[in-house]
Order: sequence, then C-alpha cells, then structure tokens
Amino acid sequence: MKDSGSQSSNSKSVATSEDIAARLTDAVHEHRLLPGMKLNEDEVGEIFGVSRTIVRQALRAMGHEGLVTIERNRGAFVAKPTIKEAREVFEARALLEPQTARAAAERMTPADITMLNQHIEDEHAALASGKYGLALKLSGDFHVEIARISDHATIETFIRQLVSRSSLVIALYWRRRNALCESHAHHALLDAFENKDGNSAEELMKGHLLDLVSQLDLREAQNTNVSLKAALSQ
Amino acid sequence: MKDSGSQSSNSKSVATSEDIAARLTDAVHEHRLLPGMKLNEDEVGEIFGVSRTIVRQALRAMGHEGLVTIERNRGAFVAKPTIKEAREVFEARALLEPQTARAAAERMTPADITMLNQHIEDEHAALASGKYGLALKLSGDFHVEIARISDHATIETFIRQLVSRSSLVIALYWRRRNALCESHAHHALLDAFENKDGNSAEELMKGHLLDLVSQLDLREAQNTNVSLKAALSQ
DNA sequence: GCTTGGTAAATCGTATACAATTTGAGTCTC
DNA sequence: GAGACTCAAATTGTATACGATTTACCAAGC
Repeated sequence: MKDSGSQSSNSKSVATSEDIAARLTDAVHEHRLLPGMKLNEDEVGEIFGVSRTIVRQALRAMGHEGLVTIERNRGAFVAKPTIKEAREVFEARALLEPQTARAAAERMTPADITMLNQHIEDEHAALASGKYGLALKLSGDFHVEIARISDHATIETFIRQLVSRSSLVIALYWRRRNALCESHAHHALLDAFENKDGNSAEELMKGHLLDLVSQLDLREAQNTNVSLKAALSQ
Repeated sequence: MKDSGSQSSNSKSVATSEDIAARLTDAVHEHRLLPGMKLNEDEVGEIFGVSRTIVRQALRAMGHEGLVTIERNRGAFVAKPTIKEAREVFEARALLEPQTARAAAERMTPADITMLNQHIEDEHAALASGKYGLALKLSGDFHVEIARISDHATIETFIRQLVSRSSLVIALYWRRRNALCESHAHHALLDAFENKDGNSAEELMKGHLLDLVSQLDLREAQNTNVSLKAALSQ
C-alpha cells in the first residue's frame, strides 16, 4: 500500500522527487499524459510547488525507467516507444512474467488472494464508471502485484519497468479504443492462484501476454508523423 | 565502441555526469571500489574536476542501476548486495541470458566473432599480467556484448545491470581469491557462435551461469556485521 | 571505564542565480 | 510568397550559496 502521500497527515509535507515521479508516472499510466508530451520543468515545478531541482531529479529518474526521454538542451518528453521497442517490451515480459506467476502461485497467501480480488473488483468498478485510464493503470498494477508476491525484488523491478512502458505502447498501438476485455484473464489467473497451481498460472500468464500483444497494431509506419511523406506519395 | 572519452580529442572536454558514472562504474567492475565504500560528493567532484551537481547526477544514476545505495542525509555508498539479492541477480541472469545467447548465435556476423575473440584474448592478457580487476571487468563485458549482438535493447539493458551487480556479488561472495577459470566457458560459447548453433549457445550459457553461482559462497550470515547481536545471543 | 551530553566540523539537500542553448517571431531580400 | 537572417524570449544546464542533518570529538557525570 503506502500511497506515497501527496498531502498526507503531517500538515506541510513538502513533495519529494519520488512523490513527483510517482504522480507523473500515475498520469502516464492513466493516459492523462500521452507519449510525446513535453514536460516543462518550470511548469511541473509550479504545479507541485517545488523547485526545478526536484523536478529534474524526478524526470531523470523517469528517464531511467524508460518512461521519459530527455533530450539535451531541449527537455523531457513522455517517451514514444518505437514498434521495435514495443515488441521488445512484450517479449521481455513473456520471458519474465510466466515464471514469476508460477513462483507467485506457490507463495500465495490468503491475504494475497484477497488483495488481488479487491484489485480486480476495483478494475471492474473503474471500467463500469468509465474511468478507462484508471482501469488501465489498475490492470498494470495487477501484474506488478504478482511480481511482488513472487518475492523476487530484482525481477519485480524489471517487471515494474516493463508494465510501465506497456502503458506507452498501449497508448500508441492499441487497436480498439473501447474495452480492455482482459478482466477475464485476470480472473482465470486468480483461480490458478487460489489452487496454488503454478503450472496453470504460468501457462495462463503466457497466454494472457500473447493475447495482449495480439491486440496491438505493430505494423511498420502507422503512427510515425509522416503526414508530409504520406501526402506526397499519393 | 565510443569509449566515452574521459579526455578525448577535443582539448578541454568537461566531464559529463555520464562520464563520471562510467568511470565510477568501471572502478566498481574492476574491484578498485569495493562494496560499502563511501562516495563522498566533494571528493569525487574534486577528482574529476566537476561540481557536486554533476556528481550527484552520476551517483543517482548509479543508484538506479543498483550499483550504489543512497542513504538520505548520509550519502552514497557502493552497494552491498545481501545474499538474497546475490541469488536474485544470478537467477535473473539465468532467466535472460541463455535465450539471449541463442538469439545472438543466430544473428552473429563474422565481425562479431572477431570482436568477441579479441575480447577473450584481452581477458587472457589481463589475467597473464596480473590485472585481475581488469580481467573481471572484461569477463562481464563479454556477456554484455552477447546481449548487444542479440539486438534486443531492452533485455540488453537488464543484462547490463545484472552483470554490473554481479561484480559486487563476486567481490563479496567469491570463494577462491585466485583465478577466474572461466575463460574455458567463454571459448566454448564462441565455438557455438561460430557454428551458429543456437541450441548449444543456450545450453552453454545456462551451464556457465550455474558454474559461476557454484563458485559463490552464499550461505547465510558470513559477511553481516552482527558483532553486537552475536555476542548477546550467546 | 563506560556512557551521556553538547558543540563544532563535515556533509548532504535544496533553492536560486547566471550562463548556454534552443525556439520563434519578425524582417528583409529575392 | 518562400527562404535566410537577426534578435529577443523561453528553456535548459551548471555552479554556488545556504540551511538541515549527521558525524566526530571531547568533557562531564555515574
């Protein structure tokens, strides 16, 4: 839990760079910040009431996660993964997450199950009330929670990064703008977890990731700003 | 290539934070900087002739890689992986590198082979002239080069991090202080690469990593500073 | 002797000032 | 009008000053 308190209990808690990075990261995960958007240092600092020093720390941290691209003397932008990078992200997830799901299944406690269940319900609620961005973020968090339960901090860090970047990929390459009909997959995973069935969990996760990729449109040259060239080539 | 020129061609090239991080990282890889060592900001800045601003950027970057631990108001220290973290690093490598070796084998060009060969020779030369730290670094670079050849930037980044942290693990938990008798393993891998034999490459890499782990001493409580508690529990 | 307390030095955290670079508008020319 | 040029405004990069925290040392007390 630990909600990285923006303005929590203790009256005048000044925001740290971690807070800023978390807030910005959430915004990216919820598609309130979209790939390519400029993150002006003064502007961000003004919004959160901190100096540029702190903002720069946050932006550089996000740069390391691959969420933000920093161009020298030009500033920070929400990253725009290329098609190759998009493929890589999901290939890496396919390499890490199935085994992680298996490990998680074997370590799963009743408390974990309850928590994951709550997570799925929240996701449902978000979808029902039209908060697609929030639903998307929660859907990613589900994967991160599984990694956390697997109790492998190193791989958890990698998965967290990959899930993060998946938000960008989805923003750029998702086919159907409407539903994220994947809650079924998460339910199925939860069943495997309840039965402590590592094999199923591994297979379900593998299938789930393949399913996700199959809903992306990763053909070359679709989202590149080729307006000029496209107009001329006709 | 691009050797991140410390003082390259252009006369007065002021060191960037990337340069500083690279220099410090090399020092860690070569065991000139050992786990636990304090990295004083003023001191580092003095050595490289840059202000603390730049040093702090470098140290935070290394923090993200897991090479450095930053404690608030206390400063940056070369990281000291616990035994659990040490295990995790090699488990993650075992998950990523065999498949990466396979992919590399399939994409390997004659130029790549030549380069890897040179790498092995350099490693030999370093060992022969007693530069164990350099040999260790080169040995790690070998793995990173394979990742690069596999042409999967995302996984390459992960492997780079893991190899980096492996240097720390080796500094803390390596059994025999003398030789790193692993050049044989690298030779065998090279043979597989020359034959474009992905299966062999994958298997050899898996075995090589297991071999490495087996030379570590990862039993509990050997390097922990428990003098007080240990004395009291008796 | 060992601990406790207090003060000065060392060190880190952050804001800010200023330099360097990019951006964009406006002007001029062809 | 399209393109090249100039200059001001906006923005980022870096050094530095200053406050906050930790550390280290030394003296006093039990």
